[in-house]
Amino acid sequence: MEENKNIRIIDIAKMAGVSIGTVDRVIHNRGRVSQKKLEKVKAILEQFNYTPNIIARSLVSKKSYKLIALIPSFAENEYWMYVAQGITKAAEEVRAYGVVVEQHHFNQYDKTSFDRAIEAIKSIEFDGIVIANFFKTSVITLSEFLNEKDVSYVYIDANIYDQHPLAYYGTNSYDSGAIAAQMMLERIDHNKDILVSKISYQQDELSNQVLNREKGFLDYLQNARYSGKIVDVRLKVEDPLYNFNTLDQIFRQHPNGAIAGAITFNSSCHILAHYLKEKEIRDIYLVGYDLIEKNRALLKEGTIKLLIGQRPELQGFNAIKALSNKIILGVDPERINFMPIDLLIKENVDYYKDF
Amino acid sequence: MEENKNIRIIDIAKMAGVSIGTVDRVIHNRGRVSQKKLEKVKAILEQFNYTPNIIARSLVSKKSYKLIALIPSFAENEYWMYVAQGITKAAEEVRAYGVVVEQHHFNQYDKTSFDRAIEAIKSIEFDGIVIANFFKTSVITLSEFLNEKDVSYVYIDANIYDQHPLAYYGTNSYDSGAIAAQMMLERIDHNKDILVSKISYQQDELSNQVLNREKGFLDYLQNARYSGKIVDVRLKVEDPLYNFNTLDQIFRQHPNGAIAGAITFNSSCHILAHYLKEKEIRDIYLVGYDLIEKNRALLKEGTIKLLIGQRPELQGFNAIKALSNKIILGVDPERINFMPIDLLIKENVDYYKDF
DNA sequence: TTGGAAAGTGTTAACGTAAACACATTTTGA
DNA sequence: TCAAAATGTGTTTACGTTAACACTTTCCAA
Repeated sequence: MEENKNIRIIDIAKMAGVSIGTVDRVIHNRGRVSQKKLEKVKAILEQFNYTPNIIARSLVSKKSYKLIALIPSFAENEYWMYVAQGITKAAEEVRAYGVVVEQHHFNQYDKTSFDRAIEAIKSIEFDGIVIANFFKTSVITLSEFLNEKDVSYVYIDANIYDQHPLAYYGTNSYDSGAIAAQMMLERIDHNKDILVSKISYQQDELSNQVLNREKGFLDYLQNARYSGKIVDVRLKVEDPLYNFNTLDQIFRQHPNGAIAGAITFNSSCHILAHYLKEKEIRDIYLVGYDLIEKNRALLKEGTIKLLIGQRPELQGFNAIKALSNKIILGVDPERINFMPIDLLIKENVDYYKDF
Repeated sequence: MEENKNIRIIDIAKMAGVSIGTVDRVIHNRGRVSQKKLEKVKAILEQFNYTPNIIARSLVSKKSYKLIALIPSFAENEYWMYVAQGITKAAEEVRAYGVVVEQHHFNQYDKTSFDRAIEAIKSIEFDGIVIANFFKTSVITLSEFLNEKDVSYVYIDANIYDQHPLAYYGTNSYDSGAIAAQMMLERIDHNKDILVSKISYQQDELSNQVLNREKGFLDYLQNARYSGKIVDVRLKVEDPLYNFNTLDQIFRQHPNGAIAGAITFNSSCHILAHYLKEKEIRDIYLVGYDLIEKNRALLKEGTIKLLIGQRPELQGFNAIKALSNKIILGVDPERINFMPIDLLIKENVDYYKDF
């Protein structure tokens, strides 16, 4: 296996005593080559470890590939904006290779919206898709459809273990719940109460992500022989007044600092934080997820004590890159790619900007 | 500003009623274009927001660029190996554009070795350099030489504020020391003692990095009205026996758990950890820097309580990318790029693999 | 005023790969 | 047996940019 950086098709052709056309046919397994020449050319390709110049390849190839990113719609500075930024950044890098990325959005609180987006996608031709893994049954149906059509798909945010995406980028949700519990138990009395708040839209079902985090959290508490009470509360994205009153009622039922810790398992921790701030309740160890702007501010001023980050930009970026590397270079990515579980506190949050 | 994805030189030429040669001269400011045509072409370039196809550009350009990375030599799984991995990864990405990266190593504990490497570099032709910012005066001399020759340079690891590198990638050392202090004071009695261990080679001078971290650490303690004693100890990279005896002596002088915390300001925390482990001293909150393999193991088993990470791979990767983007695309990077100050504990360390 | 330099402009080859095309030879089947 | 189909092979064009080159026109100094 001789090392040679820049051996070209024409060099191979000369050495094999054939034309570049023949070498090209061998490289691409297009047939129409005699057994004798085929072997000769293959041997020389092997010997010189020929690798095509991808620059030249993508210049000539007028082929363009379409990738789809199926993610929730988002407002400024919401969680999925950061994922979208990573997607866009990757899209810029791969554009030169003829890869075009198209974002399709859905309402993350509404399964029918997700299903509608899927239907729309089914009628499009595309070469790969990044799926924000929200509604399990829908995602499974879509995955089977894609298997059928032999189109690569990558999950982000959450994984489904008995499916076989090209890759998964996201955290280990269960463990990140356990870490939240560990950090909390280090700071609070083990027999005081913990408020667990779930925030959703109307009576919507919760995402796998949230459910897994909660499981990790509760399991950890149990193993650590936590002896306080878990106080559950369900808040509503669209109804601040309802939230306020509900929380008021809960804190009346648990007076005098009975509640020592509080947690939400998604990025909407700021809702709970605003209540605590308004009521000037300062002695609660409040933990949330995701470094969105609203949370960042409340972390810096001290209402939120800990945020757990999951590298949304990197998830989006890597997912697109994985698909495009698969398509352009034929390179398979790692199947499971857990993102770091970043611990963000007041003091280090300023250094988490674009990651 | 009309949007048009793939406008080509020939399209511009047609619209301006000139040849592609003229458009090319305008784009590259090569002169030899009449005022009238120049304005016309510029207007159209502007209007259609022409961006060159970098694929085609780099295909035609036989030019190759050489970048140098001046970093310490390293053994398997030492800190600088991770930086080198980031450099190598970036090198692979930019190779297709004719950028070649050459690593030059020096002994990080030996200034004369650094100076020798610099002399060697001075006799080479190259287009950009990444400098591991170790010995201040030497780096300043080198920087001035590079300014003279108009060659771009990027600092990593530490910064020098009155110099003007193309960019800096690394942490804010002072703040990362303060964060270490904050985490420690949350766990230990404020009037117990803290062991501050500095580890170097023979009587060598300490790096700016270590000095700044220490300053941030001590300043934080002072502001937080910490009332214990700081116990300083200087260990030696090459002399385990010396280290063992020195520590033994210190712990004899501070018996009965007088020392509640310990910290090293570089990646050699494992030396201290091994002593504590051997002596079965378990009630010390030990903090170190950098997720190298030796530290990882000791963190997982609980001897080290906290590691502060600084994304070595990303530093190396970004530094090379910055230089190559500057050279190939003419794009200037951000000047100061602080890496996140990652908090690594037993529970989340498994998810920090390749970042 | 004139000849050579300078300025202005268009044409073309090159980068390495892909694939259409042209052509020759062999094989197949009625 | 012979035309059509299949196989084997080399040639050429295209991708978009760059830069060398060729050519024409203008300018200036002797």
